[in-house]
Amino acid sequence: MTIDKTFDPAAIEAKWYAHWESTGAFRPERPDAEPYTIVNPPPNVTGSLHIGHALDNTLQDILIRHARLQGKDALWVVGTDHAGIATQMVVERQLNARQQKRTDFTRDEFIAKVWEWKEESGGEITGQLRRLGCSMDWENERFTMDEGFSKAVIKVFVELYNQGLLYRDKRLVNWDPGLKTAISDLEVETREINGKFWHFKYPLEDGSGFISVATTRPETMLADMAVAVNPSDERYAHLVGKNVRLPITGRLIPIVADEHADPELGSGAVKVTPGHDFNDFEVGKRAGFKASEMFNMLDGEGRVVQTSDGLIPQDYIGQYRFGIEGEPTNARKMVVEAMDALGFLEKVEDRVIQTPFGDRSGQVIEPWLTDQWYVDAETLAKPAIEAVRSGAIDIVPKSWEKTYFNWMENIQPWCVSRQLWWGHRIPVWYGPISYDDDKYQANFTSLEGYKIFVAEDEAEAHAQALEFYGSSRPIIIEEQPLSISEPERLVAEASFGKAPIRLHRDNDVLDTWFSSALWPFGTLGWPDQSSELDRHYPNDVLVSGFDILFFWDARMAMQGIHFMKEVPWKTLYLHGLVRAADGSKMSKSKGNTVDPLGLIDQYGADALRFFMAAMESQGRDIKMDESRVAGYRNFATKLWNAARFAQSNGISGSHSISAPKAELAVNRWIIGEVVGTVEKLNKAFAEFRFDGMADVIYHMVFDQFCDWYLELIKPAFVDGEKGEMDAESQIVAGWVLDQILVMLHPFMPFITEELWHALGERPYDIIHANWPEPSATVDADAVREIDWVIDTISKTRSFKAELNIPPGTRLTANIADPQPSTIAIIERQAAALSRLGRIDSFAFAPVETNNIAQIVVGGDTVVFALDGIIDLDAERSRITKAIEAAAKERDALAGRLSNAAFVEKAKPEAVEKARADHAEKASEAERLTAALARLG
RNA sequence: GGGCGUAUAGCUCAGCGGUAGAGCACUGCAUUGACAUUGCAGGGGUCGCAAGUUCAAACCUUGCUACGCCCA
Repeated sequence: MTIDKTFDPAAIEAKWYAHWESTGAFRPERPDAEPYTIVNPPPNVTGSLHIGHALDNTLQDILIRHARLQGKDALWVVGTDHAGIATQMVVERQLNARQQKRTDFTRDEFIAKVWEWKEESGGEITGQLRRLGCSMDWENERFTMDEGFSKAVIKVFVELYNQGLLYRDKRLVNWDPGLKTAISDLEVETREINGKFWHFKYPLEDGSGFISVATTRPETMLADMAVAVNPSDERYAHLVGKNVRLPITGRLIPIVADEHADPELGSGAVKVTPGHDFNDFEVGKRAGFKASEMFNMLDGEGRVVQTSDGLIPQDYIGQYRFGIEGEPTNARKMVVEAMDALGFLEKVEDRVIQTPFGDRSGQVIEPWLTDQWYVDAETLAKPAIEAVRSGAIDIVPKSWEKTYFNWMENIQPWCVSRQLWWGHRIPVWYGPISYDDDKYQANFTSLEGYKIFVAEDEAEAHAQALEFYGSSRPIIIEEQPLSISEPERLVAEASFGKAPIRLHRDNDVLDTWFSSALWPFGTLGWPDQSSELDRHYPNDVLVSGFDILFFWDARMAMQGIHFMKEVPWKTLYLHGLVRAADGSKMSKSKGNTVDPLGLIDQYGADALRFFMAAMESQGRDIKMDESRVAGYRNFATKLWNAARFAQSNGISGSHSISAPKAELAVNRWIIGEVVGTVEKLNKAFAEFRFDGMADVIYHMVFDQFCDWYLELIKPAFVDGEKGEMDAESQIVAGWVLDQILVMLHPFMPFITEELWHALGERPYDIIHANWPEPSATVDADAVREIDWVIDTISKTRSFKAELNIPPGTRLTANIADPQPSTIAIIERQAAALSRLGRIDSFAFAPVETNNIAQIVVGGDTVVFALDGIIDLDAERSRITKAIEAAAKERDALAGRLSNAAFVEKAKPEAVEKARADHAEKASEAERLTAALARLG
């Protein structure tokens, strides 16, 4: 197959991807091979490929393709995440566009709509990952809500509950009034906003005066339960134990002593609202309030509701907590105005306030007192910390360990329940604490009065209930307690003569990260014991952005170790973010995102991938630099043209895996270069230095192979006729090109597969080729010979350019005192020296003229007679510069060697090298000085 | 407030004890012959600042400055 003149990435990308996928190339049967496993961070099913995915997946694909080339049973697990909030929001937005809302439907109806959306529009990103060339195991594509995975999620919930590591608790949560769900600490983003600091006077109950408090949240005074002062604060010591008559509500609240009050801040006294502030919650507990007694004054959307003491004036009820668009007034405004009118507003200051926002909704988070499910993260974190300390998990780069430890050691209980419909529904059923009490039909804001059944399915919940309640009454599991149809109830009562016991299931779903934490084993069949699970757990590497270290990586470590008794992966590789060209974070709202698919369209997937690898150095973010992507497209074109050149010179794919026998120095030299490249590449792979890998292979292809090797073996044109390439070079070049293609394949899969096949009939695709073994050796004689040739040609070109001698000018060279080895080299390399150096011949005698240009190569002075074309002044200054350069190095080395301390204390090899370098530089300077003298 | 990272050529980045490199950009030259998405040659850096350790520091230590991120 003749290689096309132009390299068109788009044409080959689609072709080879389809070929690989349809032939099952991504997961060949290799039952006896060493397994190698990576699980892909499941992208949101709503997602589309952004530049960060391109980086993350390119790195993984490089590792997987490399392992596959090494003959391993390489498995790259792929799937998508149901992404609870994100997906529910997408579908809700669609409904809104049709003037509908989620609550127009039953839960089941809505969930059916989400599934429908998922089938139709979900998973766009999986097609985009294919465009990037990712060689995932699509045949076993997973979804975090597929049947098997859901089973794993439920099992984990039940087991953690039974082990006491998961519990229901009433405490303050981060409540997102926009999404109307609890979220975890990690989903809260603290931002600084310009706010105000209101100073209020609270009258003492006994009428003896006032106590001043300052607050950034005046509206919450409707639920104040105390005023706190610091116990060491003498100004207030006499007030502790007295009561305050709270304005507006008239509630009587105590003045308490608590360390939380900062004497330096404001008046030193603070209002305490345990139901709407995390610090105040703790103060309230210390003051003796039970969580169940703490006042709640807001509903799920942030509107005022009556507190349990009924003291909030009616006109406040239903007001939003603070200003929202389109609302004429709000609780904050009303409270401030009322306090002002009462003469209790002392002053208002401007102040920068640390304010929590929901990372998805952008709403101000409200600390809200609810019952939620929590995972005892502290207990689970301990072995996960130990795993990193012991080296069972190797975090690369190591600098992230400290961040990991710091977070894990201070980890808080993880709130895992979400008030959403889309997700893994919590497998908990509630029933009456006893069958005489049916108050359980009230809302579920309290634990009291309910019996909890945690079970893997309804049947088991039923069985547990039967055991608990006995069989004297029927037990009915209801979707909603009040929705039971009358006929059913009649039937039940008719049958048993008594009212049934009603259970109903928890309405909430689990945090999406609760399920994705199980990805490394849930995707391999767990809880069933499969051979896949056996072989591929622990995974080898996890590649992720550091931004999900806590969200995902740490939780995988915790769950994996807890349930599998082994770490989920041996190495955790963390990479940075891809930033915009100016270094700012890319975001849709800023409009500075770069679409990886656009880059693929423009430069090809191979170029984008190579860019990602080349830019990925450890511990640093990547700044987008499109010119470099273009540069790597040029690199691919270069390779393409090199292959065309090879093809037109009778070079084809090699039949040999080991290096062919070679006599010619140039061939022995390039074989050595391949060996060196493989060794360097292997080292870079072992160290996860993606930039190093890219650098090594780039220079091998561009410099050694294209710029020198192909030029050196290129047949000459004689009388306008192109000569034949010698057979040995054809064979060696074919082998070298094959090694290059294989080594480059993980980085540039498409072009390498195309050229692999274009260059010959192959028994297998390159995706299944063999990674080169550095079995051949570097031939020192060949290196010396080719170095001499390259150096001579380079220096000849160089002096011509500097002396304004047209590069095409053909010259003869004289070496008056050649080393014997040089004569032999020149004999063997005459053709190359002529073609590339434009040196027609060498004479081993002094030249007759003083109009000369001279270069020093190795230990030889090569002299070119240039009567009529040389500018001697220019040559003098050129040589003078060269002398200066050589002398400078010589003198520096001499200085070092004359320092007794250096010779005595430095490593012997450093001294040895300094001596050798000094001798070389001294000789070079000497020869150049002699050359200058010859010019007269 | 605590922690982490970064500061090297105009730009984007390697190098992390033996005296500075790459890509892009720039300058000059070249070209029937794989490749203008090219080739050859070249210019360009007191490696943020200061002190210390060392025979030797861009690299190690300390401090400072600037920028970025994370946690509170």
